[in-house]
Amino acid sequence: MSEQRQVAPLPANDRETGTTRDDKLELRLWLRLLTCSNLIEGKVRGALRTRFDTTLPRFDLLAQLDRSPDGLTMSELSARMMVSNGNITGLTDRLVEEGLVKRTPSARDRRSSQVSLTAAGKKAFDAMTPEHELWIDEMMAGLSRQDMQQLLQLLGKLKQSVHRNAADADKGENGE
Amino acid sequence: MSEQRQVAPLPANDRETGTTRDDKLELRLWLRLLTCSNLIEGKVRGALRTRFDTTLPRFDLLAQLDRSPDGLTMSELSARMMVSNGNITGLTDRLVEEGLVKRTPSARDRRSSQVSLTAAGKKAFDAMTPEHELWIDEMMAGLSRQDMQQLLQLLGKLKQSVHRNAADADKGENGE
DNA sequence: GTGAATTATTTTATACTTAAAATATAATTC
DNA sequence: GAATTATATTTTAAGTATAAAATAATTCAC
Repeated sequence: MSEQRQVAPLPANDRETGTTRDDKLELRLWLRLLTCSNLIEGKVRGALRTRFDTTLPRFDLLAQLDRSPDGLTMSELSARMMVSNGNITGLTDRLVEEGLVKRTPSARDRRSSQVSLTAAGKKAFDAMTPEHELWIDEMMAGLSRQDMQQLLQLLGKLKQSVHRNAADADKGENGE
Repeated sequence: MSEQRQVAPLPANDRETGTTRDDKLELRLWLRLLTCSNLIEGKVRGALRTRFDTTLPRFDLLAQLDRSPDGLTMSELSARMMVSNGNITGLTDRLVEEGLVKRTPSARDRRSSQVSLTAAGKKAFDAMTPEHELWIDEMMAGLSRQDMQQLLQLLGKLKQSVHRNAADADKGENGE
């Protein structure tokens, strides 16, 4: 706090240095991050719909399962997708209904079950993923290899920072 | 498509250079971006609820209006918040009901109206925004000033890239 | 080993979100 | 100026999302 100016608020552009001022840098960073995220998410969502008549959350769930051939529990899915547990219930129900996913009751723990891809689910996912990758590649085509490396590194740092400096219950993670 | 290995799949870590391989760099970047976004969003959402008993979309709408003292049309709100127009209708309805926002029919165009903060809305927003800013600052405390500048710049580049290289209907933007 | 905590999941109620269709008004074209 | 086209918003139907309460099964402590 207290980046307050003493005198009159300066314009956000400093004529002396030609650089942008640091005022509320964190907030601007967060908004830009959100914009990028929304932008990409929107494109992917639209493309998934027009090309494969499916939705982003479904695709995400399939992607998680594809990475874990042995299946995942509902809680694991919830943690990795960073959504509430109740959400996973409904999402899984729909995918089971579509025949893309199956629930296998756990042998040792009668509370939980492993969720995994069916053959049809695997097939559907494999049909989508190359195009999905292409969309992402296209959207990032304006960045150099080095830009991406650097961005990846800085976002890693941000992720750590958020984890450390927001002392409350953390859900699990995504994969990145 | 066809990033398939011919032979045995290499480890993602290149022993020669000590650097991480570039394989699917775009995808990893996207996933990490999404993780950061979800992480921050989750914290803010939770904090808004516990501290002010409100939600992120409501806060966002108020924030947009706060930046535009003359008010915004539904379409402008939709573009800036990067959500569907139908979404704004419901959100605005709820905020009107809470007395934080008002609709003023446009004089020249009977289809549209200006949405703006009521006195109560302005007051409520002003009460929330300092804390909100603090949360963001805290979460980013692990980044140096320079990290943030660089991140902001790279995300700007990414934003441009997405706009250019995804030839379909674009919505408007956020502010950053 | 019984009761208290813990964990895994589902249910509930409500809010948010989208895409697409519908409505209503405005602008353009001929 | 009537017909077409475009724009601004709302409605609709379905899906996604949350937080909190409810269920059910496991584990821990005694």
